[in-house]
Amino acid sequence: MARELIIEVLSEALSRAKEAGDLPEHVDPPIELQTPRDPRHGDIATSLALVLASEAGGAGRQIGEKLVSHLDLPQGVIEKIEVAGPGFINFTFSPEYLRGIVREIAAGPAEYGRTNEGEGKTLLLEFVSANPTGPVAVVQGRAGPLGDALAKLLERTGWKVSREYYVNDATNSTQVRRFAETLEARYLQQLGRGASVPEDGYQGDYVVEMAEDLVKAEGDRYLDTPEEERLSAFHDYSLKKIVDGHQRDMTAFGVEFDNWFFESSLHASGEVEAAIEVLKERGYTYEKDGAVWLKATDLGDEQDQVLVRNDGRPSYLAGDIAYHRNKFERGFDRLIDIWGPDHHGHVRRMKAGVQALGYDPSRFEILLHQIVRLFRGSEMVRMSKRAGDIVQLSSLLEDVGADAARFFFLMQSMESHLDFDLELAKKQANENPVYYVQYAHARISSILREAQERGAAVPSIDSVDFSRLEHPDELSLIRKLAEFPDEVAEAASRHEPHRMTRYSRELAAAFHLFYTNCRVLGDDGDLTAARLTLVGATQAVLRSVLDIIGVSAPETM
RNA sequence: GCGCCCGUAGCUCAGUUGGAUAGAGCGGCUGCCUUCUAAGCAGCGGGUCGCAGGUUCGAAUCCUGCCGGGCGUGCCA
Repeated sequence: MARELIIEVLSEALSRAKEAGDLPEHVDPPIELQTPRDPRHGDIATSLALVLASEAGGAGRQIGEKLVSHLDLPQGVIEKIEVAGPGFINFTFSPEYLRGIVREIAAGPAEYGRTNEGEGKTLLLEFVSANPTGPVAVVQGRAGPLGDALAKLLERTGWKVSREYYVNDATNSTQVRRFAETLEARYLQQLGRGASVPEDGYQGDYVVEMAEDLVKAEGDRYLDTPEEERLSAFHDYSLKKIVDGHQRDMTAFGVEFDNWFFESSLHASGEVEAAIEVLKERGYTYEKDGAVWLKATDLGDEQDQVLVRNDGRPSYLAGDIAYHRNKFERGFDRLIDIWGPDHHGHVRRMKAGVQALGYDPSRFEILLHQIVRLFRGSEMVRMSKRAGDIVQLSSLLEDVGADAARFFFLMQSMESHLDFDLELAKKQANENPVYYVQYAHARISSILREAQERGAAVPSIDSVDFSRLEHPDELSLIRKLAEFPDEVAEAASRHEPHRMTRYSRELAAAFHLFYTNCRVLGDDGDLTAARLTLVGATQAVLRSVLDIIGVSAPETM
């Protein structure tokens, strides 16, 4: 790859400059490259000379000139090297090198942009994991495309990724019991019995609907069942309904999981007790007020945390610690969780828990995404399961479609609040940026269809005269294609999938410009062949990007 | 109170680990379809990068202090 080559060559030039006495021996800054935003500054630039100037003294430009005089670049990659501004060294790719990229993509469209940074190491990515006390809300749904796109990015950079959804269904947890009690109250109300939803129960209409279904399916047979038995039956009933719904929502959103992990299995297998036992043995627990506590303050948390309540039930944290112990025990090299903003306070104690278990905390990362604020026009919609005014992910998908929703969710960095205007998203569906990108793909498909009909389909690589690609808009399209591998690597290593939506728009823009100014199908057979190959390469990269984002690549629009 | 996130064009947001003249989309105005899809392209207009200091060759980016918005701070999950 060109970047690695340039870094190597610069590093050699640096050594030679030192040998020649042009630079002092002791300076050894890291060599960093950047892509200038102004095309006149070339394709790749480095501020190495500026850094050297501040470390060793002297003028940036002079040091730049000296470095360049020691540069020994192989033929064919770089057309022009220039020292500019305060001392930047700018490299401009040669057309031959750029044309080689088109050849490379055409030769292996599916492999282009794949790297092996992960070296086949295994990684468990847990995301969404909405509580089984109601449908998936929009906020929680935000993690779907984030996790899915991140998984694809990591896979393309050599990681072996498993995707997992955690279901907090522990029967002895407070929220699960509260939900069953709410359903019970709604059930009794359906059958004309006096009953009221508990103080801290779930006010949402979806529980009423669930009670209606329950009456339809089971009639009044639970009216006189003993309380505990009834609650247990209602829990089983609602859990299945709700988890089925979560699975449907994820499928509708194009997000697939390798595994749905149930917290209840940890309690049943004794793993929760076992995890607490490990913490005790390692000296990270104590008893106070009848409860067992984790010494989280020893590990960076602000306060200690309860592991076992004074009534003997393990806390949510205890279950989650057991869960993460289970993840490590399954042999994953690394763990990544994506959590919603409401779990923010849980991060420190969870990391403390993992450390207390004795695992290397650097193998465990928690990514937090921020809230989604929904608007209807200018009015903000409140979202709280308990308050009942919940905007479900499924209704958003029905409203704006999965493609638009995914693109919108991935347009912003995850740590940024996301304002989503339902009316606007629906009304302006045709102006959504997702269509801009998809339209580029549809145009490409159209060209390739037309070419086929004219008997001029994409030619075999060896017969193509790539030197015919010389138009500035052709070359800038190729430049954009050339950035793809680095974009993927950056987005993956920095866990920033939103970079891909930005790249997709830039690539689409480069293509639309090319399309406007360069006619593909014409009388000049060699030119047509070269351009068809370029169009095919663009389609391949566009498909890869859309695959990562999880947005469809339509043949027609 | 404490902790985290955010504050960049009228609106919604990018900004490549500190670089060169701060960008995109939407909205506004003006051009471009007998030729592969005009859901496109080109142009115009739009900015005290929340405020004030500091660090240095260089700050939207790093540090400190303020101001504003959001979230968290349960023996809930």
